[in-house]
Amino acid sequence: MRSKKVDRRVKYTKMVLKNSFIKLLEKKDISQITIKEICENADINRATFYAHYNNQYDLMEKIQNELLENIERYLADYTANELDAVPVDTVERIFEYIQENAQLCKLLLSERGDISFQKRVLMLVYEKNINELTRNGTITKEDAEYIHAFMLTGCIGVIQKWLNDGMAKSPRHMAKTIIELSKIENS
Amino acid sequence: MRSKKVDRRVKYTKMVLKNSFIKLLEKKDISQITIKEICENADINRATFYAHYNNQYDLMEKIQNELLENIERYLADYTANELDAVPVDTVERIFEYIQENAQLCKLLLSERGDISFQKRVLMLVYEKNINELTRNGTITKEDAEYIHAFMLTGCIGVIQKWLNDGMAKSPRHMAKTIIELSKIENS
DNA sequence: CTGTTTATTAAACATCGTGTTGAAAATTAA
DNA sequence: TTAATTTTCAACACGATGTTTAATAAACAG
Repeated sequence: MRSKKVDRRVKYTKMVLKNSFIKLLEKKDISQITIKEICENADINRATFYAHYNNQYDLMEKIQNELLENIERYLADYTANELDAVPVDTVERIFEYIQENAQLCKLLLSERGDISFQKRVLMLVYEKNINELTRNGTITKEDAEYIHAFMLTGCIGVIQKWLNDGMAKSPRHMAKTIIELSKIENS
Repeated sequence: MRSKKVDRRVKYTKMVLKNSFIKLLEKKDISQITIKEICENADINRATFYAHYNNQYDLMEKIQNELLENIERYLADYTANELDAVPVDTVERIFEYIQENAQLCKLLLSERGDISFQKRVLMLVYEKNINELTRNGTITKEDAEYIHAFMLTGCIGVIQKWLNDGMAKSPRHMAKTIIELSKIENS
């Protein structure tokens, strides 16, 4: 897949830069995080930062893409092993993954995070389930799109609340809740 | 309510600064809008900007608060006149207001906007209707909160889609759609 | 209309982050 | 060990920031 000839130095540089950036993101908004700051905390020369990223937002995008890829791989591993995958199980896996990477997910999915990224995460699930929605001929395509928008963003709100509440409920319980909330629309 | 002794000069300054800022917001993200830029477009001295606002984000917050106050006043005027207000009508009024202020709303409610503000807008409606949700004893308080989160953010998604689609459907139709989507949960 | 108050302006200032550069030093891979 | 690559260091010009002063302009109350 990917050429694995990555210099150890590059690996290290990217790692500490990412960690430093995330640590700063917990304290303040991305807009007021300076590149100088990121580099000082990471003990990396500023010129080296520019060798890899254009700015904070570029770094953020790379981190987001990485997370998305991980979730996709996580889901792919699962569906490959268990062939009788049920929607509830898929959603449960998503919640499990979020729970395991709570620190980063809380930042990226929080109310401060950016909405378009959050939708990308949810799309992973819905792309596989959206067809069921329009299968009933009773709903027009336009209505279906609004229902889709409603459910997608609705799920994001549920996930945010779950994260803010310290993930008290189990992934299984959350999966059932979300499935239930999304399902009823078909009636 | 408020002392109306506002100097005309201050009024003008704030107006042109706001307009300049909004015009810039249509082109780029708030994080890459400079104060110098805002002032140059508005033909206002930079020192004057600092006499009223701390930075772009402060200005943004003031604009958001103003919009929220306007919506509240808009709704208050309505419910004061017509005593037999129905939920559908209230929601319809919201959509009407958004339609009338589409330029600004599209910016503040878009995917680039910040989520917490969007929720504040929706709270205006739900605060008056949320009680009905928990009235049926069948739902636990915890579940009700998740349903609430789901519906709140779900509505935001619908509004965003509506704005992005050029507000093709009528406010009335959108109000019905949202009420329908939110209502079913009670069953 | 007039005198007083208040807001805006212009200019200057130190400060800081930015993005880039070229050569030296350090580390890696082979 | 050697050659290639990456990181570092120092320096640079540049532009935005936030603050301050005195001068100017406009609004206000009477």
